[in-house]
Amino acid sequence: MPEVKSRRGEYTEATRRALLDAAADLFTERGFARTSLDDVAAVARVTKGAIYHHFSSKPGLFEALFEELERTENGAARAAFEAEEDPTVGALAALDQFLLACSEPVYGALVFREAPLALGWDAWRLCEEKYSYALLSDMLDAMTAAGRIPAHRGEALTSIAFGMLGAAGQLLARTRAEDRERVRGECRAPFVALLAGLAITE
Amino acid sequence: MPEVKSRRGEYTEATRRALLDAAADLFTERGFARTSLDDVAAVARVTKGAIYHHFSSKPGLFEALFEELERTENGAARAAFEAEEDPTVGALAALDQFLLACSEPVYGALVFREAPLALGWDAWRLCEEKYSYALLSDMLDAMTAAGRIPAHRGEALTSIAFGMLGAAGQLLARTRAEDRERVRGECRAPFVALLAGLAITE
DNA sequence: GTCAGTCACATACTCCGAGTATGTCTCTGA
DNA sequence: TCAGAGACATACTCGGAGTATGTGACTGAC
Repeated sequence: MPEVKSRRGEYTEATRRALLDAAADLFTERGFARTSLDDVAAVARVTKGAIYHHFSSKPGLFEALFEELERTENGAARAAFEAEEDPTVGALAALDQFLLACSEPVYGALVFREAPLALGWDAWRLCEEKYSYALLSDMLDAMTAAGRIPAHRGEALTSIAFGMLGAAGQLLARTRAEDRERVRGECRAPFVALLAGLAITE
Repeated sequence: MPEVKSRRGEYTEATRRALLDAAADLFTERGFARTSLDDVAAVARVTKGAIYHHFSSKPGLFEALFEELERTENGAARAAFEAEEDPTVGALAALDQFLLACSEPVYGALVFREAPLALGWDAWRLCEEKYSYALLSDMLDAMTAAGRIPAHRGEALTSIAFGMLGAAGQLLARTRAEDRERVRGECRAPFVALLAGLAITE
């Protein structure tokens, strides 16, 4: 039976949240490299000891943030994909959801701008294997199965399409709020064109 | 009249070269973040003082390397583009030249894998404004002028296509030598598809 | 009720590496 | 020949990540 968490447990969860929130703010504004752990601790009104109690390292803190963001945002994109019968339609729906998420100030900035700098390319890719990269791969598989994409595509298409997503995410993350809607539209075009081109390239 | 450089000048140019070569090796193998300037100096058989005499900082050293690489490799790609009459044919020729350059062990690893980590996204983009990014932009302009691409494209297409180049470059940089030729072929397909898709998307 | 043990941090430290300040030797030009 | 500058080497500072240790609060066993 799920007994209420002890008072102690509540408090520690509160500081963990405070640390994640502070890190999200600072990493988004100043960037990962230019924020020290002392800064994060100060904003969360604790000390560095608290950080190393809850997280393994500075990249570890970032990764926890990353996981949290991807779990919700990428889940929404996957839901948008799976809601559609046609994989191409679903992929474009997921793309729209993705572009929308990147328009929100934190997601794109952290997951596609800061993450490679904070974790390095390999670790980043490894993290993404569970989220955006996996979703992209699944969508391409579904489109292949539906005959919308040449059957014998290699790993390159997935990597390159993922690069497109990253570029779009970064672009939106640095776009002023008033221009984001227009830029989202412009970002959509290359993906549509790519799918159209793949459909006629056998 | 271009008098011979003094003995002094020859020596200093030699150490500068040794530093750049050592940095190229270490940055390629261990990565920018995991190599200290003392390491670079040791391989070049000098000390850190020599580095700061020739370069402004650690990113400054990297940037000098970057410029040197792009000057030659990107020049070849641009030449390949300009040698063709048809802009689409020229763009694909430049792409092939680019993919070939990224198959060589240093170029792709430094310019597309390490550079964003070493310089940060903004500074990297600023450096690339003179080279790959500029070439890409010029090629898209030429194709637009030739009616191969919708006229009112925004900045997004350039950014996203540049993201594709980066992804392809990184992929080739981490591909084993024996697989590179096959992967180059796979990398070509998405670009061809994109251009084909843009041509029919008005 | 108390006491051992553990959790959730705070405090105080180490260590590494980028950047700086300064010294030294050599070459050059007046 | 001597003043100056160029080309480094040496010795330092300093910031920040990571570590070791201390401490108070809570909890669970007896």
